[in-house]
Order: sequence, then C-alpha cells, then structure tokens
Amino acid sequence: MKKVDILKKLRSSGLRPTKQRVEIAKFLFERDKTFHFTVESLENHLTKKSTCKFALATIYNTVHAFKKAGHLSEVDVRGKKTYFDTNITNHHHFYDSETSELIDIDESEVVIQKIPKAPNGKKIKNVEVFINLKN
Amino acid sequence: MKKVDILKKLRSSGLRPTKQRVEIAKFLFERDKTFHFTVESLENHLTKKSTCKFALATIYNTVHAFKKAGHLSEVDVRGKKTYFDTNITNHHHFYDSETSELIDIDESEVVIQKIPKAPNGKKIKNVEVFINLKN
DNA sequence: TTCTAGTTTATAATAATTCTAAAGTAAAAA
DNA sequence: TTTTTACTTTAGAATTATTATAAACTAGAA
Ligand SMILES: [Mn+2]
Ligand SMILES: [Mn+2]
Ligand SMILES: [Zn+2]
Ligand SMILES: [Zn+2]
Repeated sequence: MKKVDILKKLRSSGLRPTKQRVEIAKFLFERDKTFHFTVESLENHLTKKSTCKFALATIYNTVHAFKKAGHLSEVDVRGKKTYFDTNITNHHHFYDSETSELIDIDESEVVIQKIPKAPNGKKIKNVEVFINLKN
Repeated sequence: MKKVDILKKLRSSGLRPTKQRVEIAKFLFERDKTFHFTVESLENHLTKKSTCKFALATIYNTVHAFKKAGHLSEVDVRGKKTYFDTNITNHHHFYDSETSELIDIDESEVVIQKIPKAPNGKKIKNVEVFINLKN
C-alpha cells in the first residue's frame, strides 16, 4: 500500500485527509498483515511514534469513521475495552483471556457441519466461532 | 427447586444466606428454564417485585459471587453492559444485535467438522459459536 | 484569497462498574 | 442466651471507557 491508497481510502469514505487521519490510516492500513487493537493501544502508538498531537476524541472519531466506512470491524471480547480489527472479512478468532490476545482464523479453517435454523422470522447474518485458549 | 436448594447452593458457595442473596438466588435459580440478564434488568425486577431493598453494589457483589462459585456464566456481546447467563453448561447463542436478544443453542445442535489446532504451547479451552441474526 | 463545511481539541458529561468505610447481621464462641 | 467475630449491605465516591460539546482550526470549494 502507498500513501495514494490511503488518501483514496479516506476520500472514498467521505473523510478529508487531515494530518491525524492520514497518520492513523497509515498505521492501521500500510502493512501486510491485519491486526487487532484498542483505542488505548492505538493512542499509545500514536503519541510515541508521531510528531503531531491527537486528542483522544479524534482517535475515537476516526476509528468510528473507518468502521462506518467499512475499513474496520469490531470484535466482541469479554472486558470493558472495545477491540477493533483491520481484518474486515468474515473470520473467526482464537482468544486467550489471560493475555487478552486475539488471533485470526481464516473462514476456510473452520467447517461447520450442523447448525440450527434461525428462530421465528429471523435470518442468519453470519456465524462467528470463538476458540478460547488456555495454557 | 425448593428453598432448601437455594440455601444449600449459597452455603456450598461459602455465602451466608442473607435476605438479599436468597431473594436474588430465588429469582435466578427457582425456575425451569435458564435465562440471560444484566445487572440492570435484575435490579429492575428486584426493586419491582421484592419487599426488601437492594443497593446496586449488593447486586453486583452477589452476581459476581455466584459467578465465582460457578452458578452463573458471562456472555460476551457487543455493547457496554455485561450479560450473565444462568445456563452454565457449554452452549452456543443466537444473537440479535438489534434487540440485544440472546437465545441459547444446545451444544448438541452445532457440529463442527474442522477446526484449526491451537497455536504454540496453548490448548483449546472451549469453542463458542455465535450466530448473529437479522430480520 | 475568501468562505464554508468539516475537523480537531480540551474539557465536561455519561454510563457501567468498582471501591470505600461505616453501619448492620449471621453464625460461632462463650 | 449473650457476646463476639467475621462477613455483608449500603450510600456514596471513585474509576474507566466512551461520547458529547462548543470553540478554535483547516481543507478544499468558490
Ligand atoms: Mn462504538
Ligand atoms: Mn465482572
Ligand atoms: Zn480478527
Ligand atoms: Zn446462554
């Protein structure tokens, strides 16, 4: 990925490429592998590795804007903090509750043979598998 | 279930059967089907249907004590509130994010054919399946 | 360059949960 | 039965993650 893609990604999401958004987008999307993060971990990185300042509200705003634009997804894990995911494909997770570590599992690595049908007038949106780990 | 069981359940968990704990335990466990609740929904019920008073901290304390004793489990769902479950068996869930409704799926209703092996020195504790619903 | 809508920022507000320490109570000890 | 003890409840304060506010700032259109 190049800076041009970042700008395109922002523009196509209706987001002006401000200094802060470009910095955040570069950190989140200019890499080979997807990853999981919290607003706190993102802030830690930004304040350490970036010259410009980031109000916490800006980080929240930007992350939510990316999520709304479909560039980020959210993962439900126990605990107070919200986890975001730069992997926006349908996939599953290993979860180590002791370290709060999330590891992606590609959709193809899980095969489900039998599943109940959705209740009443409802439909299945997607199926998520969490594999909880211990040591 | 009778009141005796409630008292036994409390005692065996190292919990003195106080007025508050007995009331909460009766509401949670004296029924045929398991269910899901939040501290808020539990408080609403208690203040409506019980004569004695419940400090919010007592409800939190009691619910956590029951969880620690293994009488309750916790379910991870998106959102700020913690959901508890009187079903303490391994099982799966339908989840309707629009209504925040959780519906149990018995373990036998889901059959998984293929699953990746746990990373490095870790072991699989359990596998949870979430089926997200839409209308 | 000027204008405007969108953006960042510091700070306040909110919401769920946990902490505190004083007052109350179940059950053991006397 | 009374006393004693440790456990419990309670109101309110504190904490934590997140969202709201409204003033100052800025990208991009005009
Ligand atoms: Mn959110
Ligand atoms: Mn908890
Ligand atoms: Zn992921
Ligand atoms: Zn359940």
